[in-house]
Amino acid sequence: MVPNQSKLAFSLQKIKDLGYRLTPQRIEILETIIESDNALTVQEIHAAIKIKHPHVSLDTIYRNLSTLTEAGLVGQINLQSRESAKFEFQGKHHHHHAVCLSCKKSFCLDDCSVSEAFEKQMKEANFRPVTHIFEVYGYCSECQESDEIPIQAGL
Amino acid sequence: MVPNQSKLAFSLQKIKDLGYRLTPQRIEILETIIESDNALTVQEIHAAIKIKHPHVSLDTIYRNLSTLTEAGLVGQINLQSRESAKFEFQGKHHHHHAVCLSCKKSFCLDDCSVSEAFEKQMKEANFRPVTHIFEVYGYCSECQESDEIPIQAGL
DNA sequence: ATCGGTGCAAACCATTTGCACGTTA
DNA sequence: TAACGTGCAAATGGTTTGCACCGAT
Repeated sequence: MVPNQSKLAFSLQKIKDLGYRLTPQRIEILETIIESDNALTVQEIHAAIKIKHPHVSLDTIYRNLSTLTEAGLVGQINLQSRESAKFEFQGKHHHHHAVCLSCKKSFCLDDCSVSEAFEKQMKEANFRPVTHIFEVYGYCSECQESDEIPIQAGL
Repeated sequence: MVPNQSKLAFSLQKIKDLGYRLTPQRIEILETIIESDNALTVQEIHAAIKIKHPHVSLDTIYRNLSTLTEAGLVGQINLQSRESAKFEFQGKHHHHHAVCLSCKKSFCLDDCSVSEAFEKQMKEANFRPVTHIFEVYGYCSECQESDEIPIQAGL
């Protein structure tokens, strides 16, 4: 497991390399995401940062999240619902997530082997793939135990 | 291939069975989606219906799309971008799509075999899957020929 | 000294909602 | 005739944008 310090160092370097500037806000956002065990919503990131730096605005979070995503340092989770979209630090290891419909936590899946089955079809159709998304939605072990599984609005 | 008439009949029955009412608007929307070769945006559906029935409002499209999705008769495509989300008739055959980043058309992929690799992980983590999403983004054969491939904002 | 980044406030805009009326079952 | 569904208009709210100032390089 790569320690958080090296993740940060790597990120700062990448930001520089891409010609972006290193602002305190940007670094703070990055640190917040790296330190967090779970993926965070925009609001959660904002809240976390406001504790130390009350002046940082929500716009800045949005703008930086977008910048950091472009830079490939941050990835978005829970594409299904706009309300509970979350962001996590993007390691180099390509992977996907399982998202709990009850507690909204996300769980990393080991690898990505989804493409294999589709490679052939892509070639046949002469479709040139660039990216893909894959996410599983369901109920995590905790939520299966504790709650009755709630009725979900049309997913 | 199931003819459109039988798709419609099946759909109307299902709507009844679920206790929803059969309104002209609802039927019209359903027909529009069934007749279309491609998946349609909300706006496109609205436009198509307004030709025959100018009074049908956009709200009704939204409300019915939501109802029909709950009923499992309609599925959403292109989850990545909220602007170009599209809807198609949901056959019984579970499948996914490839979406062209240039022309925004969507192409059906044969089957869904993505889950296999993840089944084991799910069991181990005691995560109970309910649904999943999978979509490929790239460039279709036409767009590869005709255009220079445009620069895409951070996907 | 630039020009990118930030904060503030205002704009945006797709989608949702309240309400009264029309329709289905 | 009792809900449900629709149309209209207004509200909503997360996200984006314009602008002037600040600060990293």
